[in-house]
Amino acid sequence: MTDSNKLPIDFCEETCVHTDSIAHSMRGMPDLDTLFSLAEFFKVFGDTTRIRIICALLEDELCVCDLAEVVGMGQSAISHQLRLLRAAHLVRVRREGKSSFYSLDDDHVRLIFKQGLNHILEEND
Amino acid sequence: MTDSNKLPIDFCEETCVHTDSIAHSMRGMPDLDTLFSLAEFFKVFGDTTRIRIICALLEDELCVCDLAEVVGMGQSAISHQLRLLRAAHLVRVRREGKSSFYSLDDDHVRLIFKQGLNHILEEND
DNA sequence: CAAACATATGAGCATGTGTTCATTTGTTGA
DNA sequence: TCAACAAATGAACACATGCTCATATGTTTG
Repeated sequence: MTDSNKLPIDFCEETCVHTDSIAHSMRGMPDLDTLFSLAEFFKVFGDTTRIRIICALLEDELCVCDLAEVVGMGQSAISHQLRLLRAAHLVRVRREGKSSFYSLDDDHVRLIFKQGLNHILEEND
Repeated sequence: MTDSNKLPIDFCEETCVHTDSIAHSMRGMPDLDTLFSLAEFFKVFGDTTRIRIICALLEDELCVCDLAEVVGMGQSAISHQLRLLRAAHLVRVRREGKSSFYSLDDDHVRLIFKQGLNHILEEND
């Protein structure tokens, strides 16, 4: 059942590597930079405080101190996290007087959030 | 333009809280446990090594040492990460002789990966 | 301009996370 | 049953992350 017959004679020296499978897996794989960015992107979703901020912004914009209230955390903590969310293009700011109103940057964010939520909810069946 | 006329007289004491917005934002929000699980779920995607593993498994199953080869990392490191991926139900194992073959657990994983990838790729326009 | 308020940011610290190294567990074949 | 190989796991260490506290920036209003 093995596909060792396809391999050149002087290959497959010691380890169990399946050259074909490896080659196939690597074909069309995005470059390292892209995968790194992708991981960075998901990392932003991977924190309870940030997820709660994103969740709070699903329908409407909110100012920083409102977010602090909703999430139940200090203004500074929220502000720090908003910085990361901004850097990752997950939220945008609109300044109005003394307040900064934050909202989700695009529908991709909403989509991924809901996709993930579905996954979680289905798991507990 | 403010909606302060809607507020009860003895409210809005010192901070800038917009009671209505806060209430609206909190309505229908998933409970804390769910949001925590969601963050944990995304956290798994938020690492370059794990993303590369997921990416390598997009089309076909691979054994541990193949994955190590594709990702260019030691067997132990891969094994540790696979443990996390298993715990998060992102991959499944199939044992065959000395080897363990890993594959993505369901299409949700593929979907979220691709959704994220789209987001990244669109950003650089 | 000064006071009050909303937000942003820097430093410091405790806690998490990912890798490596060494070792163990599990499986096959002589 | 023992040697060889694949995979899993534990310990240790370096580094990243998220919070708090203090302070700075920016904006409005008296």
